Amino acid sequence: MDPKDRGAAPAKRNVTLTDVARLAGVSVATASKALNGRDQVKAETRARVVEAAERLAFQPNALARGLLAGRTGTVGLLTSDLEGRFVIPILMGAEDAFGAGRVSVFLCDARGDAIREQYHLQALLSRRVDGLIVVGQQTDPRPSLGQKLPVPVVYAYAPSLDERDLSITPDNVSGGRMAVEHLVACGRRRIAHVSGNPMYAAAQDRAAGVTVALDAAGLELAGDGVLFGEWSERWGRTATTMLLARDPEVDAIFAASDQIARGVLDALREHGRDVPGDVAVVGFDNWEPFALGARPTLTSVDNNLEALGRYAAQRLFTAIDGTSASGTERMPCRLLPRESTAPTLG
Amino acid sequence: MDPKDRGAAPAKRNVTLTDVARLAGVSVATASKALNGRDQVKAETRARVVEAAERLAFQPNALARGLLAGRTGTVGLLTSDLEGRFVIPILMGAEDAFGAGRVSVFLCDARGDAIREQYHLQALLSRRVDGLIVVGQQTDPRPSLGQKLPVPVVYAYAPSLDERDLSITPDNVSGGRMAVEHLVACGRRRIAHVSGNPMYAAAQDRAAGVTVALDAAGLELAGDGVLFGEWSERWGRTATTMLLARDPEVDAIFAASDQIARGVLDALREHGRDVPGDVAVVGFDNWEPFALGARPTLTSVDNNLEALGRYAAQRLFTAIDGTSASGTERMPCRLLPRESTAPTLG
DNA sequence: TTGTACGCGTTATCAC
DNA sequence: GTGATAACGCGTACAA
Repeated sequence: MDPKDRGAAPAKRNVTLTDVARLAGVSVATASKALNGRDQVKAETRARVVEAAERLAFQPNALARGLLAGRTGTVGLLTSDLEGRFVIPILMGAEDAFGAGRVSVFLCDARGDAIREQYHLQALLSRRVDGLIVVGQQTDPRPSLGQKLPVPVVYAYAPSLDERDLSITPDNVSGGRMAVEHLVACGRRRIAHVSGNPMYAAAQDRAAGVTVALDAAGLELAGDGVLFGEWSERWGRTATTMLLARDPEVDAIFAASDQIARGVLDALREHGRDVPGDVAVVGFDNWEPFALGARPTLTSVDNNLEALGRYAAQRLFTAIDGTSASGTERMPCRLLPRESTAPTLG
Repeated sequence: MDPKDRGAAPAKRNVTLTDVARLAGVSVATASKALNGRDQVKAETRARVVEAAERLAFQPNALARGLLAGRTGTVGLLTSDLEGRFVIPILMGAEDAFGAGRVSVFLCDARGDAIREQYHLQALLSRRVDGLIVVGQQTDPRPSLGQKLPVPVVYAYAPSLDERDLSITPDNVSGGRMAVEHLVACGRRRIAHVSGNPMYAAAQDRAAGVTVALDAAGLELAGDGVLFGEWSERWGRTATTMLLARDPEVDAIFAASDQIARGVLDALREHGRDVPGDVAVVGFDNWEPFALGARPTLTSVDNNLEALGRYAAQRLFTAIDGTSASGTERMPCRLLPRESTAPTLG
């Protein structure tokens, strides 16, 4: 089949600068200058060229441009986040920072497979991305892509194991601290912590923040230590039942995820405890479908992923522009108070 | 600053085919043939070239290649799906279909804004993507991008309003039908339907499927018609309370989303109804955090988004290769039975 | 079997 | 103020 005429789509040859120049009656060089705002071109000529470009719906070929400039205006987002819960806000933040349309983002999902990650990495490099953002699925440190890459890399969410890399990760310690400080400020004294799988850095970090805040308030953790388990509603229910048996006087529970918190709320209701009247509950992640659907709506710690993505993109930009950096930076979380921690009246 | 030496990253100039040719002691043309498997090259020469390429870690410049070939091996995924619940499985399916690494995907989020969509569209076209997949945030038909685009387009999830476009959308009608057929097969007779916002095509289509299945079974819808409301847990609770007042004998509820179903389960428990003993419940979407976290676990209709994405990508590929198509194709759903509809014993 | 030369579309440099 | 020309890196006719 004639390549100019494939199927129903009138896939005519893309219009080039040469076409525009011809229609405007100038050389390609002049046309280029006119369209790019160079000031060595007569106003009237520029107008003619611009009009021709519009008439032909001219779109400069970014490939040719990139080939010449050595910059493509593209960035690779390499993720292992199967659900997309983390990568999407980061993508949005990155798009914001880059300025819509100026930079385009290649999104690749390695699905937790190192081989596939390497494969995608090669593809991205051969497409000459200007930089890379690597997004992990947890906040546990991950292996570095190495120091030999021809483009700058920023690790987001999951930091790199190599301190020579630049990583941006949520500050889970301060997140845990904020949750407990909030509960203390609401007048709670017997505060328990139900967490997820203790192998996760996020679980350990949030628990560390809890300890800091309790120490500062001169309180002991209720329930005989952190209740580690798994990141599920089921565990939230089970843990709460155990907790109420061990320590019936508990008046607040900080859950290390919103899913766990939902289980906690369920179990509390089942055991006849009023929330927030008898027990206040705080979750983590601010995953809105869970937090807003809860009854009562769930106070939660938001780890500001969109801001994190925006910031990661900014850092990548400055690295692309020549100023590289390294180390792990922690982004603050933010507490969103809702009904589940309304202060006790009187 | 010297562009060859920016920051700590040893961002040496990318190695080109010329470098490889020089090291191997051949011309670029020969090197090109050797690496691309052309058969007009002596085996020994090829070996020398391949080795040189490996030594230098040569990565062919995809930009130059694309410029020459008129094909870039890139595809644009244009979405308006703020949460990423739909776009991520579609992206994964598309990556599968394309074959990891052979095609890279630009992901752009228009955030429901037509201006931003147009902006991203221009950027994608100027990057000379070979094709586009447009993913809507609902299954309601959306405006077409038009017939004048230089590349083929496939609309996924939300079909295009223009029948000249090719659209792939879940078959919500049959999904609704499957849910009710399953309930009937489980021995239920008084089946109600709690749905979301009636302005959504998904709500209307699923309800239509319900009607089909009930008619076929010779049953009437319980609860005095479909209970339309909003796509929230809250509405699931409210609607269930209303429903039990209107029709206490109801023995099954089909909820048009898993979130609604969660509200339904909550309210049923509160009113002392056992699930599935007294009432069976089916959700929609198979959103696993909700469906598997529910107590009992929730039977749900999965609209097979990953398969939809894979299929959309395949269709896009054949369109890129010249065979364009049009019309709206509906992809079947799949019912995943879980505890909430265990058949009544005896 | 290998090498030379051209073109893809654009921008920058240098004549005019 | 404008235009010819050379690059960017690669693939491919064509010539050797």
